[in-house]
Amino acid sequence: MAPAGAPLAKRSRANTRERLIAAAYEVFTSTGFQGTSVEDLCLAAGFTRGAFYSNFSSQEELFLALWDREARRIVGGVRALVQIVESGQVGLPEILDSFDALTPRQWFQLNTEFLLHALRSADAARALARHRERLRSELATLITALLAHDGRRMRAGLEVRDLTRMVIAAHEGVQHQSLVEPRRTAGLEASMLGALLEGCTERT
Amino acid sequence: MAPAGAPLAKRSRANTRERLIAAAYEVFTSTGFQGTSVEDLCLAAGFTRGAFYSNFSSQEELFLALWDREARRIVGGVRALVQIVESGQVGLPEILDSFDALTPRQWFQLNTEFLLHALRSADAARALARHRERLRSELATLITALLAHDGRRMRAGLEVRDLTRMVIAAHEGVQHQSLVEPRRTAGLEASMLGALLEGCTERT
DNA sequence: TGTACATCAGTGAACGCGCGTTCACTGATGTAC
DNA sequence: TGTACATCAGTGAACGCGCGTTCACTGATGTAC
Repeated sequence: MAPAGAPLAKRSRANTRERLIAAAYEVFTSTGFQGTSVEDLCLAAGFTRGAFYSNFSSQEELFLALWDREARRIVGGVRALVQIVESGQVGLPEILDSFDALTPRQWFQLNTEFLLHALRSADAARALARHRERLRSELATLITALLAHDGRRMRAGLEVRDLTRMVIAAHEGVQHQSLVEPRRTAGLEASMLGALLEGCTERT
Repeated sequence: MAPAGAPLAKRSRANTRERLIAAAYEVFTSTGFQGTSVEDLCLAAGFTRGAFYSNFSSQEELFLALWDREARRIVGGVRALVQIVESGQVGLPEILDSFDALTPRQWFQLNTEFLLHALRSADAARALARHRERLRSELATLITALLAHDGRRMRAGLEVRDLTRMVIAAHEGVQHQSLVEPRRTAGLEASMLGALLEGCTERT
């Protein structure tokens, strides 16, 4: 659907692509990638199927574009958090909240669909692996900064790299749980990170 | 496909259902629930589509039957592990191996598809919630037994129930990672559980 | 054990809808003078 | 600024395939005597 209120943008391929991608975000979230038809997307975006095929060669290409846009947004967001921590202004709790805001349930849903898709598409698998590497790298920097900020260091035998993977697993594991039981996971991630910190690091 | 070698079982609905479910396990794993057609399933099972519809009312019903079978198998497996630990014979590392063997990557894949499906189907959502409750309950018993076996207790302010949720999140988070990057997650779950134990419990 | 019949499971052809994909077209936008 | 033309984006009708679903049937299995 075109943004209400805002004046209709002029015809342009960029604008059409954008509207199709925005519609896909909604539609894929509610119907799933495999469960939606090109027609569904076009209805939601306010175009005909012809317009779709003049902008994307397939639904998969659109999914990749959408996923990629969101993935970049998240990596960028984490990079911004690093700046904030390095400037020394805030600590773990605030950062955790910001990180959660960066990765809403819709993203986890999309990303999970994308993961399943990637098991069958080499292109998607490559994109996913590259994204996760970047994200891990940003998160490692963020965690290093947080440890410095809180006056902690890794216990002997453990690297920040290991803790980073644990933090990611904890985050994704909790999101997985909260998709099924949204009410009962309040605070779970925070206490889990607390336990991981306790188990992996010590006061300087 | 009918089991080679073994003599063809007599015609019976139970047998046909069984073969269709077994085929679905393979096919759903490789093509996804939404990505496979009734025809695909029937080809793999060696039946015609008519046979399918005389046994299941829809592909969704088959998926539910398949998922339910596996879910029961896993809860049963965990229950068996509790017996083993309570008999005092083995500790954490062996149990962890057995638990991993119970939940192979295919199960995680199926379960993830099922989770996405459950977001759109009340029946599936109910089944999933019930399963997770049972699993949590068995795991809590298992963890209690393991703590006793290892001479540890929960730190003040933490319950076994909390640790159980953390263990599940860790397990699912690691499986999520290992679907994308199978080679790089070796040992991650073990060290994560170690850190969680360290962070949540103490020697008696 | 053999025969005649009843029941039941699976077959495969047929139907028709939904949907992906194409393409000749229309009318909006950009450009040159 | 206005006009004439070129280009380009999106339209919507048309095509045809794949697939879900049904159902009259066949032949396998079970039962009674």
